[in-house]
Amino acid sequence: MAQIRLTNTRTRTKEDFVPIDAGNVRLYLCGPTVYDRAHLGNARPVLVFDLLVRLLRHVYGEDAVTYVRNFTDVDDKINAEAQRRKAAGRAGTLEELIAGRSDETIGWYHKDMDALGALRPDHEPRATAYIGQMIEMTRDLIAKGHAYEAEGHVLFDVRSFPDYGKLSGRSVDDMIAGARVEVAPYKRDPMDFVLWKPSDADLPGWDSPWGRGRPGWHIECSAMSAALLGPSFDIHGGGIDLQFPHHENEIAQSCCAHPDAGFARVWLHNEMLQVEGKKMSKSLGNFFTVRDLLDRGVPGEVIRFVMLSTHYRKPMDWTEAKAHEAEAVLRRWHGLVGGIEPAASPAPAVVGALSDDLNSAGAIAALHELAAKGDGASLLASANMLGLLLPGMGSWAEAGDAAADQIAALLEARLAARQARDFATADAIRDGFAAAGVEVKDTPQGPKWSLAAGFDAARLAELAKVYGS
RNA sequence: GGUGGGUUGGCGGAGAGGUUACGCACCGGAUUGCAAAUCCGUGAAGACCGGUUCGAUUCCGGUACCCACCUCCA
Repeated sequence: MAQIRLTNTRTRTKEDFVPIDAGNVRLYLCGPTVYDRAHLGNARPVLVFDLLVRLLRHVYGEDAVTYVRNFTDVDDKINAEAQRRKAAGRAGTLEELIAGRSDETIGWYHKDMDALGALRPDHEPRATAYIGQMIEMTRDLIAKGHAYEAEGHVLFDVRSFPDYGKLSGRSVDDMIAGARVEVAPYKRDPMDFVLWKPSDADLPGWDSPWGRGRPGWHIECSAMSAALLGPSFDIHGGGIDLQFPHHENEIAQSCCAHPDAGFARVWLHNEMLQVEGKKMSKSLGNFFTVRDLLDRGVPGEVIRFVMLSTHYRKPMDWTEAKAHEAEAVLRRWHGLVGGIEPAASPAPAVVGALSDDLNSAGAIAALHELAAKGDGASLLASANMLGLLLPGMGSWAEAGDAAADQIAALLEARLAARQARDFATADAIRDGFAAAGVEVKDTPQGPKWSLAAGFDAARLAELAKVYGS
């Protein structure tokens, strides 16, 4: 059995991964707030965890992993969108419009992540389905002296938890010194954060011991992870931007509510995504969603490949050049494994690289070596472990029947021209293929073709009209 | 200001205290009507300064630059 090693943010070291229960390895990933389409950056933690889950299933068994990823559907932006719809005359109560907006967004999210080859988690809890548990946990924290009520809010008392700040390496005093937030007057300490806050009449709310209100963001994940995975589990992940305050606050809540449990053993944080060397932001105009890319014809498999070609703990730069390179590699590999059955198990070099703190770039290098050796069966089985070259995934790399017929006719015309030593016509067809994105290789067994990056069906059809009699 | 991360060949991007990463591109050869593809092969790196060491790109310290978080953006 391969020994998995993971960099634990909590200890800041790479550690041997030892599950609490090897028969049930439990993971929690902070999921999206479902107010809009997932942008490209949202895909990174999903793909990192997808890779981790595939590796854990390989090592511990298909049924030995429980993967939870939540949907945050209590949020101001969802409310705002629902209120906008109501103002625009949409039918239904505000609650129904909010649920409708969430349902719609979750549907998009599933479609987009499916397109990237990401496995659905075993549980995808929605925050609104766990309000009771959140209220209960909040009540418990008050009873244990870690939270207090003030002006309809319930606040967590950070001074009651000596380890507060340990995950992110900050002291409470440092944070106060650097804080740029205005401090609500009812807070005992500027760093105290909300567990429960009152809701206006025109916003969704739930009855609680502290009046009608709604949960704070951080308590959602603490309550849902406890409900589905128990008070202690193996791995908790998310983007590095969540390390503080979200994960810090989760630890404070969960460890104070369950003092002996220890909460998550290993914390995994992925670095951020950039676009052409810059942070992706609406103001820079380089903001785009996963759906934007898919609609532009960038296959999900290509997006996945590009994401996995950078180690998860390094900032990753999305560039057009990388997408093109990935597409070319995947086309070649699809051609190499066509009609081949996968080997019984992935190559040790690939499993080894992944086991070493999810070294996906190293694993891809090992795939290149398998491809260079022409070992299609091992390449296929190994690529599958990375969620690449999976059945049905390569349809983007295949030509339709019409294109295939046109190419066949053109190849025949070119052969005839060459035999007649009409090299001008033969070369014109060849140049036409290149312009249309069809790659032709002349082998001793005759010409072989495949589609290259930027295949253009319209140009091919035009070419066929001219030469393909 | 505080905290964390990064800086590897033309580009992307890993590992390892001493031996080829890998991919793309480039160059040479084979092949070809000429090409492409393919095959074979060559070259090319470790921000800067110091320290430890027989030996460091790899460990330690410092400097510079870049990035992120500290503001419910993954």
